[in-house]
Amino acid sequence: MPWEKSFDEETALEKAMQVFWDKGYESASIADLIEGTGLNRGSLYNAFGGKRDLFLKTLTKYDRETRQAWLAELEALDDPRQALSRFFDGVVEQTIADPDHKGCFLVNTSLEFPAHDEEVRQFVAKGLRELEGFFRRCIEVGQARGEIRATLEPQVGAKTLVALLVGIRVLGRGVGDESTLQAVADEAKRLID
Amino acid sequence: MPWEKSFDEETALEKAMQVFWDKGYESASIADLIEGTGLNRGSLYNAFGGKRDLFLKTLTKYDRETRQAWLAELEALDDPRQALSRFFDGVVEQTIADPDHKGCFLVNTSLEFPAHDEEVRQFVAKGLRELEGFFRRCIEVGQARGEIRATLEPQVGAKTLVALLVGIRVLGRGVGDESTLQAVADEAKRLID
DNA sequence: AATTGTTTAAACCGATCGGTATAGACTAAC
DNA sequence: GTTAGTCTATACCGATCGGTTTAAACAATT
Repeated sequence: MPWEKSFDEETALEKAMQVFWDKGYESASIADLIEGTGLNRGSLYNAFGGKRDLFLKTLTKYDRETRQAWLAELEALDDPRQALSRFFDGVVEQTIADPDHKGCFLVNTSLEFPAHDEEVRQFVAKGLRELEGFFRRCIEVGQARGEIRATLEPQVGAKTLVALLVGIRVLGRGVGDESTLQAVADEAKRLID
Repeated sequence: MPWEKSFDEETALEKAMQVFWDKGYESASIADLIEGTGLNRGSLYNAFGGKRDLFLKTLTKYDRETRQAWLAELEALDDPRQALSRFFDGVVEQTIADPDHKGCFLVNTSLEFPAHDEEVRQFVAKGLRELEGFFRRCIEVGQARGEIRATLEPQVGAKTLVALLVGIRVLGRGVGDESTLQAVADEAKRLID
């Protein structure tokens, strides 16, 4: 019998994610992925299939471990105002804390894949739809408790918060300094007052 | 003496812009540009230089003819509320009217060029900075006339409006339907009330 | 030691990349 | 008609693209 795998598939996936996240799909070459993951060509193709397969795996990993995990944590607070506040402060903090200014992998992907790849588009759309749902629930619950102004239509407010998040993430990627991002985040929080 | 140029340089530039706008810089191949512009390889290189030169020319053209021209027109209204209202309604209208969902060339570029190309980054940053300046002036003048709520800090409000624009443009590119974009635009207009 | 299947490195594939060069065909001014 | 310069089409360049294959090195089981 052969030996067991000598490299950690999850670690390699994490490294590959960083490459795609930073450079995008098109600009990330196989050579970049090999260098980034540390494994060689053969192992990479054997473990993850082609470039697109690997990309989808990293995108799924990001969505699960970053977006879903975070939203679940905030939802567990059972405190809509706190949840929204921490969300936007956290986004700004993450955005400026990253020296590479990679932004949000999902948002980046939403712009890079226009209409070509329907599967990827659907995946990103689902992520943003669930984010919108999170915002809507926050608003609804907060209004029921009288903590959020009742004049805000939950659906409209949720969509606006999504747009603001996308704005922060895109501006944070290259253009836009810390004060800008924080100003937008503050205004997002003020939206519910 | 030779004859004058047989193709219209401005028209070719317009076509090339459509290609870059739709596919982005990396994904647009020389073959795409040749097909899009209608001219052949030699003429293209002779008239515009390499791929990056051509890209910068199209980006400059877009910025001048679309962003600058529109803002100047709105500024000439001398009616801040009207200007902001028309701006966001116009953005939504343009976004959904384009069957290719190309979004905004400047915004798209801001995400595709992370840190690699400093010149491009600066160009995009300048465009968004001037947009922010337009918003700020609208708010300031509107406040001086008592048409916009005085509690809104002009600088913060302007940055937020920029973020909302970016959000609309990015969401409108693939994810996000018309109702979403209009909801965000309406909320942007409500920000100044 | 023989076997088995995974590791690695590297050669290799056709295709495409951005960019250049060449060779005529063409239209103007001389 | 000669000449100058721009058009078109196409061949060509080296490099890189994503992806496959090959073969040797290797470790664990038998």
